[in-house]
Formats: sequence, C-alpha cells, structure tokens
Amino acid sequence: MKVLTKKTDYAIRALLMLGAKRGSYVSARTIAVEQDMPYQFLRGVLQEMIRHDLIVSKEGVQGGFMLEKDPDEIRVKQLIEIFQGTVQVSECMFRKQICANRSRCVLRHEIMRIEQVVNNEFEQVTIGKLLRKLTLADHVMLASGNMEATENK
Amino acid sequence: MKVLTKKTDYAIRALLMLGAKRGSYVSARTIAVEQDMPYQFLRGVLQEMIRHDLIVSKEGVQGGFMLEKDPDEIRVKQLIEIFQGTVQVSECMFRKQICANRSRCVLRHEIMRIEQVVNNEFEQVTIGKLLRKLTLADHVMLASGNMEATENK
DNA sequence: TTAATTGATATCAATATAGTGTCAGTTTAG
DNA sequence: CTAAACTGACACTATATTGATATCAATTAA
Ligand code: FES
Ligand code: FES
Repeated sequence: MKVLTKKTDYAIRALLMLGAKRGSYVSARTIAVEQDMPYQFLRGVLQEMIRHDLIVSKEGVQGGFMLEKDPDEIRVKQLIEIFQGTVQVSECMFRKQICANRSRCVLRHEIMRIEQVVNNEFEQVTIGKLLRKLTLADHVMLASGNMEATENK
Repeated sequence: MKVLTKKTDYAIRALLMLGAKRGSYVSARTIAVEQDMPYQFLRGVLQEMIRHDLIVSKEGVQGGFMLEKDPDEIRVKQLIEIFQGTVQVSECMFRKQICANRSRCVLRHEIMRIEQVVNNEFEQVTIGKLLRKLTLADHVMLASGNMEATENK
C-alpha cells in the first residue's frame, strides 16, 4: 500500500528546492537533474502546480519556475488532493444491504473517522515545516545542487 | 486516493458475515449473493484468508467457511497487509542527494511518523469492534441474508 | 538568430487492481 | 452409488492507474 505516488513525491521535492532557492527561477531541467527525476514527467507535475497557483513560471532562456506562495500555506494534503484525488478510505463498503441506510451505518462512520485522522495528519505538514526541518547540510545541498553542475565556471 | 481496495473491502464484509453466523459454515456462494460480490473473486479472497488462518473451510455439500479466530483479534490492519501489502507512505523520497544520509533525514522521519499514525488507527479497528457496532437491524440482515434466498423451502 | 526554456498535448509502457473460467477432488443427501 | 453443492488450485483476461516519453509551437535572453 503506497500512500504517496511519484507525482506527489516529485511535487514535494520540487517545491522544497524552489523553497530553498526562493526569489530566483529554477528550470525544470535543473530540478530534474539535481533531484534525479524524469524530465518530462516532472514538467507535467510543475504545470499542474501552476494551474493550482502554487508556483509561477517564466518562459525562455533563464526562465523556469518560482515559488510565490508562502511555503507554510502549501500543505501536503493539498498536493495529495491535486495528484491523487480526495482521500477516501473506500468508495462505499457494504452496498447491497447495509447501505440501504447510509446515514445510520456505523461501519461507514468508523471508516470516515479514520479518514479524518489521516487527512488531519497530512494537513499539518506544510512545505514550510519541511523546509525548516531540513538540516543545514541538506539545505545547502538543495540550494546549490550537485557539485558537477555547480563548478564555478 | 483509495485506501481500501476491493479485496480488503470484501474480506471485511465476508468476515462480518461469518462473525454474525458464527458456528456454522457459510458457502462462498451465499456470501457472494447476499453481499453482492463477484463469486470467483470472493473465493480467491477467502482462500487467502485461509492461508493466513483467519478462517477455516469444509469441502463438499453443506460445506463453506467459518470464522474460528476471535473476531477481536482480527485487525483491519492485518487485512490491509494481507491484501495490499505493508503500508508505506512513499518508497523512499529524496533519493539522490538527501538519501545519502538516510538515518539523518528529517523528511523521512516526518513521513514515517504519519505512517505510524495511520497504522495505529487501522490497528485499533477489529472485526469484533465492527460487529458490536452493527445495529440490531443490520445484524439481523447480515445473519439472515436477503429474503428471496432464505424462503423456507 | 539561436539555444534554452515553458505551454500544451498526445502517446506509450509498466504495474496494480478487478474479475472470470476451468477442472480436479470432497462431501452429503437421496 | 450418483448427482449436486461445495472447496482447492491455478491460469487467464480485462480494466484502471501510474509512470514515463515525445513532439511542436511560442517565448525570451544573450
Ligand atoms: S458503507 Fe455504504 S453505507 Fe455503510
Ligand atoms: S527520504 Fe530516503 S532518506 Fe530521506
């Protein structure tokens, strides 16, 4: 059972990188190379995030993506919803018989309670929190990229 | 995002039915018809549960499946593990760079914490608890099946 | 002008989930 | 003793989801 798919995974990591390099545009190519993600796939993810106003972009040479929204307002829950749809524990168990009485069904109740808990957890985690939790060393890595790519030219 | 797959769903519902009719054998056909599940698919699910010693079976006419284990010891968590594999939020985010230092990675930490919470929730829910939560009306339905199928012959 | 970029889409491949079919062996009612 | 109702054990198909690639037009800075 996998809770986060690649899209969500890549989205979080891309946002962390944009968060670490705030103020400047970072190209999809750069993110893809440094974080080791498939380029075209990542681009799709980034575009989806643009559509949801999480990031902005600039076309052309020196273009790329930039994080504008406050990192503390980007919740992992939202990312999951964007890339994996609303969390639902089960479509609707117990169709035929018990479901005749949806509102009363205690099973559904129990399941929905768990749904609530899970959602709550993911709602707590924001890109901002994750950024702050990164150790200095990690942070530097995220901000500067890998060495080959950064050799002072 | 779907947390419970059909297999888990069917497994829970089948167990509830077996739990409601404890002591007697219930055939896959009966469960399938009364709970509206695909017969062969359900059979696969039942066999899997036998392999994990959750239920026992009897072949031949008047045969079927029976719940032997204490319903309070059958946790939804175990069912999820059987039919969907261990819960893992993400394979392992942040491969290339940060992962050089797995033990230190705070992101992984955060993710694993949530994993813990989710697992905990599903560990709390047992077939026994669900059975007790069923209202009397539901219980009767589960135990007696639908009317057409039960007409005293 | 050209190379580095994003926008927008179309398509494909891989994997996971859901469901069906078949046949051999067991049991019990008649 | 036999037929019908069962499970055991697989092999198979279908559908959906996820992951990834490819193409081409438009934009921009050097
Ligand atoms: S689960 Fe659908 S109503 Fe009980
Ligand atoms: S997530 Fe793999 S180590 Fe940080």
